[in-house]
Amino acid sequence: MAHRILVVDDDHELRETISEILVDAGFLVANASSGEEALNILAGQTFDLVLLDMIMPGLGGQEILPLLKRQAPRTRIIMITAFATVENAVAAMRKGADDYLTKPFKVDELLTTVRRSLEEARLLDRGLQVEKDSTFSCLANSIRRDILKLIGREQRLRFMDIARHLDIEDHTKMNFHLKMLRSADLVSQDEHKNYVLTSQGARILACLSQIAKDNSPQ
Amino acid sequence: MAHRILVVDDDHELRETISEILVDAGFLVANASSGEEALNILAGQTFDLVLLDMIMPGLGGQEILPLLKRQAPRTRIIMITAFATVENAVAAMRKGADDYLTKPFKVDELLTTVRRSLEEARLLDRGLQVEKDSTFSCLANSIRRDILKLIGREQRLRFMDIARHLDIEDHTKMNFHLKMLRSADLVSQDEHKNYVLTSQGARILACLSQIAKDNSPQ
DNA sequence: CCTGTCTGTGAAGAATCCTTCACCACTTGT
DNA sequence: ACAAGTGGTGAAGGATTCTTCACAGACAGG
Repeated sequence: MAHRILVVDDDHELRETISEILVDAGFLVANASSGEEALNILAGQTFDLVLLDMIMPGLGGQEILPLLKRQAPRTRIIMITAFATVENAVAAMRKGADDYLTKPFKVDELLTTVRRSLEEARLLDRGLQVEKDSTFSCLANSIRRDILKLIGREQRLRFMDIARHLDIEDHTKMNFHLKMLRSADLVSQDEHKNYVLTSQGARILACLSQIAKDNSPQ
Repeated sequence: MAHRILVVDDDHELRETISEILVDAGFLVANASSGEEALNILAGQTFDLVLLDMIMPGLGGQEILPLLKRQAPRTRIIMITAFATVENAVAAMRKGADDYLTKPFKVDELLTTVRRSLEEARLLDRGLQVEKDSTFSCLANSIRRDILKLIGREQRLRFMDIARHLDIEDHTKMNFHLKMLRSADLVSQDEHKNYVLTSQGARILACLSQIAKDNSPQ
């Protein structure tokens, strides 16, 4: 699915140039000629990335940036500045921009900056997802669900007690599953090495029993 | 974990003999000398299997059986009858016994019957679990979660529309995941081959978004 | 001190799960 | 009729996950 990009610039000609380059590169592009218009458009739909001119009549990039970040925190923002100065760059980044371009820029420069920024976003998203993935893949295994239920019932249990309760002879197998549960932050160990549920683990367990309950009347 | 077995017989000597055999075979054994005592014990703890003499003074096996089945439906019950008659066997099975032994029996006979019955219970339990396992292993994969969420949002979708929405080029890959979702009974197809959520799928989706919500504020 | 139990690690292989490819029948539009 | 798109199967290989085995430090009890 093509990425959606919003170009915000009061300079009509530059805006059109940028749009054309991006459209040719296969992106879905929308234009805004002022900060106010940009905010309106962003209220109605989401974009993956916004190219934002720092200096515009009315609301400039500097002013919109924090508003924009609050409204759509996951949208990437690339500032466009007239001059490459350290102050400009620092100011932009500090306000929440993810990258910046200095005018004038070449076609390649624009595209690589945009693509790199989108790629970073993707990696970041995936990073956030890792947590959820590990949660669900933990639940995929019935041994781990049993461990979770057991700890939920008994509150706190030693390693070998879990093994005995669940009739698991090979303790390294247990260890494997416990490690997964720990890394998914569903269980943890207290100061005496007892295994206990984390708050996340308790929530999941509630959810789990809810699903099981729904299921049982066939 | 060793299986727990309750031996119910008014004949003291036979009871002790059976107990000894079972204990030696590694089971955890408890004794009851009457039907009433058996019911008392069963009220306090659960057993994997009950060996029940058909004919006893007071409450006999015939009378206890239905009570016992209601109180602990997952406990296996083996009736002990004095004579091997078709009537005895049929009567016992019809009332809910899982197997039966005829007096007198050899050590091996007792043990194989007990072990076979426990094994059957295990398989039966696993059969019940299959449903839940497929549900959770479906959720383990992020593509399938995405499909579920997408269908939840759009209500009904054609095969290729799902592929396009999720930017999946290889439709056979999609098919693989859809097949898993179907076999877990989380999605199904309506008369026009649109994919829709099943009621189970809708429940799971609600659960899923609940977990995601809990997760997001880190 | 020695022995046994507890709680681990790391590596190798088995079992599952996922992706990809080649192919096919069916519908739809032209 | 024929091309393009849809929805599907089966088999092969790659990637992950799970189990098992060999080993080892810590610690408690005799």
